[in-house]
Amino acid sequence: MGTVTKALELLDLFTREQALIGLSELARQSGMNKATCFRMMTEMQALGLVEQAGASKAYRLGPAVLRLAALREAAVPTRDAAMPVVQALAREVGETAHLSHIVGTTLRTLAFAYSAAHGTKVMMEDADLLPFHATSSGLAVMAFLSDESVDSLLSGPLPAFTAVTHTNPAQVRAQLATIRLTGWSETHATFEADVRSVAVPLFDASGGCTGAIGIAAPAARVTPALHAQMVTSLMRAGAEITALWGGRLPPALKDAWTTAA
Amino acid sequence: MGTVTKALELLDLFTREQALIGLSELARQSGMNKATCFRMMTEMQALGLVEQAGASKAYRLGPAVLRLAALREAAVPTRDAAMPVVQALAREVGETAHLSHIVGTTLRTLAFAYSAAHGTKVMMEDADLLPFHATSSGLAVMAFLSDESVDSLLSGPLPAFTAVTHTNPAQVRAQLATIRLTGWSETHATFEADVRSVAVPLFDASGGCTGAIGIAAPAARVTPALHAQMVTSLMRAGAEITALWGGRLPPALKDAWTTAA
DNA sequence: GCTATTGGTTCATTATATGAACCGTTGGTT
DNA sequence: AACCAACGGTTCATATAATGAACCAATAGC
Repeated sequence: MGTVTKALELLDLFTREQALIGLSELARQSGMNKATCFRMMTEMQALGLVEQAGASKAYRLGPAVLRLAALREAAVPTRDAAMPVVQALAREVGETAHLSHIVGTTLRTLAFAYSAAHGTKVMMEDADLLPFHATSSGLAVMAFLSDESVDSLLSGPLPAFTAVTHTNPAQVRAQLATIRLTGWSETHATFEADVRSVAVPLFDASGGCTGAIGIAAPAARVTPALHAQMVTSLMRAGAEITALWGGRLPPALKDAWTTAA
Repeated sequence: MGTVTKALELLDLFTREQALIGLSELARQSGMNKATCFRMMTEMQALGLVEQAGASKAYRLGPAVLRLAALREAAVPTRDAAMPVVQALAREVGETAHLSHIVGTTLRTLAFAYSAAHGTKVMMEDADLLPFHATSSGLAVMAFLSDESVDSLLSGPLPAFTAVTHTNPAQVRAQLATIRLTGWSETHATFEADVRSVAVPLFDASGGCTGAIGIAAPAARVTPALHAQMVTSLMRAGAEITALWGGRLPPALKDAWTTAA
């Protein structure tokens, strides 16, 4: 494996829950030698990619990543463009809205917005990495990827997050055809217990599906009426963001969404 | 030099004006071998740090940087926290406002906001890297760094951007004492012709000065009244952002700002 | 059809990354 | 106080990964 890859895998260990990581912990979690970690972190620190937080010697992400992200957003508006739509969606439906996009071969959280409508809501801080087979967003994206991509995504073992997670690739694949027809996906507690969520795919200027937007709600609160609203609101939001990203909906999907509305 | 550093230097070539860079160009500008560039870019592409834009084979920054920036902002709110203040400042003064922060040993643009008050305004898109010796923000920051830091920042050759840029370290250093007394810095066309700008330093939870906020206006428009308003508005904005960043103003600066107001 | 440039590839050479063992320090336990 | 374990950081012989000159195939300009 290349050295650069190893260094960036180190960066990938940082999450919202684990914003501060010490040297030994870094070595343990990455499986790399402590000395190796140290040299890499020192190097990345010199470049501002990571920094050592105040008194503690633990590392956290540094200011240099902000510059890179600002440049990316200037070149390809993704997050900033979609953010208002995500917020409006959460407000409109009264539940947690959630935007994700493909990074490499993973689906990652890009943004989320809470609603103030209820005291209880589905929290999203912890969901950095979204498993394709167990989330509505993952299913929505997979339904619009090539067969080969789906094959490779489902080739590894599919971990069970709850008792009802589909861990059989065939079970997962069976849902995709339906999603292609209806234009939206759905999961019942397959990732987190007591959570129902609905999602639709998003497309960018490349022509491919590169993300998804979804809504997650406590299962008990999802009445048929709310469910229907989630679907229609998502279709509108999905069309909006796809337009903002310079993408175009596949004709079949466009039909499904317009006839549903 | 470490391999990781080289790879990240490659990333540093991307700017707002140069968002798309081809392989050969990358090799030329970095001074590295084309094969080396190729391997590094391939590796970084696999991680989503860069991607190849659509039809062209040229590279641009990838979606992975957004994730890192989102995590950084979640851990240490910097840009998102300060952004509203920057926008309010631009609106209030009617000129371009500009936020910068230290990354490694450089001062980089973090955000900026334009005012709609005038047809002409100072554009900021191109100012990614701010020279310490030739910008008001750079001077403001240097005035509150340690002597050793200032020494190393002024040790290299100081390029002249206009006919009036101070290229003598002594000239530059002479201004710092005044800035420490008044609490704000000023430049007249030392970076861009016909531009006058004023800036104040910003402090974060580390206790040190880690950035600056400034206003840039066409020189012809800077009346004594506008100049006075720039200074007072900046002091307020500087205090606000420093508070948002969890920092505290040095007592001397706090005095200077409060007696001025 | 010539030339120059592009992105990408190869493989012997060499420089760089690696990791077991080692410090000195810190913080908790007995 | 004595002990122990874990911490961040350092060393140096070894081994692995990076390197770069030369080479493709493809494209664009003339």
